[in-house]
Amino acid sequence: MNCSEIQKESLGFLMHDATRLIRREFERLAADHGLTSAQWRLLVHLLRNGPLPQARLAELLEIEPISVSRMVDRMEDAGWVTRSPDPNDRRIRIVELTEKAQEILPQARIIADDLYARTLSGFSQSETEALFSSLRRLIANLSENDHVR
Amino acid sequence: MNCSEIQKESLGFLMHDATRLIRREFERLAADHGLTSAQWRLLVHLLRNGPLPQARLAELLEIEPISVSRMVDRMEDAGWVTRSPDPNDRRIRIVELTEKAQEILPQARIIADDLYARTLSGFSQSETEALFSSLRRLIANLSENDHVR
DNA sequence: GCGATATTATAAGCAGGCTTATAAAATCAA
DNA sequence: TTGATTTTATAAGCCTGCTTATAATATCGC
Repeated sequence: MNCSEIQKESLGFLMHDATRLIRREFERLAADHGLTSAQWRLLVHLLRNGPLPQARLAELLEIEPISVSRMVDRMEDAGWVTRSPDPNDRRIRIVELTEKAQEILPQARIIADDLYARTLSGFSQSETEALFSSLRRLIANLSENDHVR
Repeated sequence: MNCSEIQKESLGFLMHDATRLIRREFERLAADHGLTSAQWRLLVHLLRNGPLPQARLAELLEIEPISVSRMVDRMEDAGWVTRSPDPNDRRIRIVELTEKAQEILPQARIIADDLYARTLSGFSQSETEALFSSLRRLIANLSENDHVR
């Protein structure tokens, strides 16, 4: 196993390439609806948790609050979400799905499921489970470091 | 297996999260050297292939030529690479590693190897091989679609 | 040779991540 | 109560990807 093989096959490169391909393909398939994959992620969290302050969205998405702020700017303009003031805390703005978003989410769900099926075509049930389990362990390993840091 | 479980565990979300954590951690560790992970990737391709036209770099990195163009702008300013004209084709600008880049690459290699070891801590040899194999198959599945498209 | 087509690099402008800094409001301690 | 600290949102500006468009140069067919 020489140096160039290590690099070609390095975990970071493989993960980067695979993730880029999945994102690209999702965005190609969902382009008609004007949804990017980051926006899809944000909408899913709102669907699952109901209306949320931006700070809570940032925690769930594990991105910085400022990134949420600007994404919500664009998504509000595009009619996916609304922002309304919290009656109890004037710092907070509650983000909520619009009707338009609620209508599109099931279609995006179908697109994503089809994409994942194609991505994992040829994988046995146990291979798929092993991959998911490995990814979860990998995430856990790196999240631990956060605490130590 | 209800809907929210599917979404929480969806392949795209897991891949996205794992890749983001790896990239973040690499950039934190390499921050002292002023290397981003995208720049590291570009340098590795130059190390392995020698001086290259930007269009060749774009193919290897699988990104658009314009993205390479602006990355090389910044990396040239930062002293990682030089651009020189091709004597046979005046459209082409050859990108080449500077001495500074050649000195830093072994250190970045060490950082990356340490990071990957931590990321895969607790994985057996066969689990690691299964993960790599799955990622390669996943990439192959999605690359096939490129051709059909 | 010359005209149509390819290739190479880049500009402009958008999306989504980041850091650092600021302002407003809430909360906690004394 | 008042002063310090924390929380929430956002501005400014950077990096890395994208699409679309342009200019310069090579190349291919006739």
